[in-house]
Amino acid sequence: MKKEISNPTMKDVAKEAGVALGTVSKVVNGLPVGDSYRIRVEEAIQKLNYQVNSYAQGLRASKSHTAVLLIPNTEEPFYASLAYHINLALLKQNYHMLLCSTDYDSNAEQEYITMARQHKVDGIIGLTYNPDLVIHENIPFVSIDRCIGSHVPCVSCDNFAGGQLAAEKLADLGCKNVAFLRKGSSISNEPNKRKAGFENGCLARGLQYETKIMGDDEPYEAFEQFLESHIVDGRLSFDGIFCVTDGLAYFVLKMLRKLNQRVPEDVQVIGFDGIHFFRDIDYVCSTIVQPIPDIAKMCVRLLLDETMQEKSSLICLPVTYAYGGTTLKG
Amino acid sequence: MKKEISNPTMKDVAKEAGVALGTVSKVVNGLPVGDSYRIRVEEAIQKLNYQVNSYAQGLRASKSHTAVLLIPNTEEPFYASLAYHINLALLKQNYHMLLCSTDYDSNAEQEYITMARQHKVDGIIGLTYNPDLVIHENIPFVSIDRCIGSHVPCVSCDNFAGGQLAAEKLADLGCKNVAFLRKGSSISNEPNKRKAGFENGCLARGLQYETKIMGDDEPYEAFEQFLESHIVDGRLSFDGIFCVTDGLAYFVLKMLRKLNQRVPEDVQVIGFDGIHFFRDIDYVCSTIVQPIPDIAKMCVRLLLDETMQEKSSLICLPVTYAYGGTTLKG
DNA sequence: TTGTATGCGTTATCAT
DNA sequence: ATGATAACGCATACAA
Repeated sequence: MKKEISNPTMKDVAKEAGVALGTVSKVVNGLPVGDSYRIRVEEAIQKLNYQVNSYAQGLRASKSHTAVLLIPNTEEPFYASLAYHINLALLKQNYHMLLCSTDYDSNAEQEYITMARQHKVDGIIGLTYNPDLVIHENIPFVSIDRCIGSHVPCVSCDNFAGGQLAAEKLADLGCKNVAFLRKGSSISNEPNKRKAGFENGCLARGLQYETKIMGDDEPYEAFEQFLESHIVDGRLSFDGIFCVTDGLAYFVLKMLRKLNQRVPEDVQVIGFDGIHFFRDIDYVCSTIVQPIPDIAKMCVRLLLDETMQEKSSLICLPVTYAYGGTTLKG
Repeated sequence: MKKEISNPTMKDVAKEAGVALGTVSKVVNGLPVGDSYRIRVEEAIQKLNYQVNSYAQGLRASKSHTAVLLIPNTEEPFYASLAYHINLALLKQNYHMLLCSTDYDSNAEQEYITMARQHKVDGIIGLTYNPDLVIHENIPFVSIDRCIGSHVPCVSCDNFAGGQLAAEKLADLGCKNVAFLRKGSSISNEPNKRKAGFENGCLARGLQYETKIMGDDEPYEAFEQFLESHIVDGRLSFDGIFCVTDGLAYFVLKMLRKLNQRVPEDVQVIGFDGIHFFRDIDYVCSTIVQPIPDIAKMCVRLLLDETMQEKSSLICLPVTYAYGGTTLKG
């Protein structure tokens, strides 16, 4: 009666094959076994449709071949792409990935870390916002876009260089008076360096610039008022805008259209992230491209490769500029 | 030496609290225990920072509180949103979600099912394409957008009604001669009903229509040739286009722009899915909206609620029309 | 080389 | 109400 519902175990296989339990285990794990035995065991496995129980394996090995990904959601394109590439990189190493959408909730972030410990996962990759996040020392953690502590490696793109690059591009393309737009996250994280890099680049190239930083809770529409207030005689006083993300650039482009400003003739726009919808080869806008597949691979490597554990605590991967129709063609 | 690295176990807690193992277990699981014992155990748990080992739990209960999501990727917006909402729905039920990006690969889809069995997951939610997918009877499976067999419940939006709705909308908005565009997936799945629904709607409303179905491997650009060939004296012979997905609509809109056709004045476009980028409230285009959160919830409910197991094998959730700037305002 | 016995951490049964 | 013990399925050290 019982066996009807429960799956076959190694014991069942052993009985079926007429060998001992240990022999089956060896066959399953590819350890040397006499050929005649191996064949009988393999036949029994086929016949019973046996599958190892990874919970028993995990219990014994106290290793689960599983990692947790902490990420706000998979709806915003940058997160979605990151989740995809991390998932692939982990699967390639035969690791499974537990997805935990945190929705920017600090409590959720902390709870999922507790959950991860209970699940005895081998590591956590987290793009988190909780400023007080407690990370247990005995579970490997790789942070994305935010430095958490010296014992937690952080991976991000080179945000500062990205900001510089945006300024240089705008300068190269003839801009004289530019703006930096960003929605402010109160927490200190790596993407914040985009502003500093941009300012640095503007200064180096003698570009006039103005920055506008909105609060987290202010609506995107507030940017519209800002832009509107800089229109004199129907003409925007900026000839270039650097938006902290492609998402913001998407909004800004819509607003500029509404304000009858031509892009890129009147004003050029550069975003950040390198988003393209529907896996299109076209970008949403001209943009500073994050190397998302490389970031993903680096996170996984850092997490799983013991020898990398002691390495530098912040790894910045190079960014590139991509033309996306909202700047003049170089 | 050993205890330095391994986490504390119930035994350690019992020793620390000076009680028996079983007592600790009861406290952890909220079973009745004498108050004085409970307090001592709770203190010990705090002190040792004890966490239950879910692998041992899983081994004993042969239940993992984990489900697998099989999905092509999390980069395409529809999949991304589905993954997010399913993740939330599962987490709300205290279930964990193993994400498996299949990349449309039939072998991968099958392998992940095997993996799922080894992991003794409690169920699988799958949006799959493998026509020969073998689904083991003894693991609950819920399919999205494709009917696999009578023992596998399928959840999708009402694709046929969506097609009808698109035709009706175009008719209401004054179209006389419309087109249906789709990239053909060779497999038979629910979204294919959009075409039939659309044709049905066109016939009911006396709308002239033409359909163009590209092969899976043909490039999107082939649509451009199709459209171009229907331009006479600079004017497109269609005044309405129904695209099988918002992704296709996105491309078509770009092409129409290139062909100097004004949207929605010259030609109106309706897509399908209800995608909005960057969690924007704006849609990519006027579209038939799939109730993604409801689909997600229904999948989870079907998977976890035993009483629903025997229910109907195809559940169609209602769609709605949303204005997205590519049709005339009703 | 093959077989046996033990323990991983938890829960549930059964005496106490 | 509490405490000892067996069992879940697997891997391995050790004995044959």
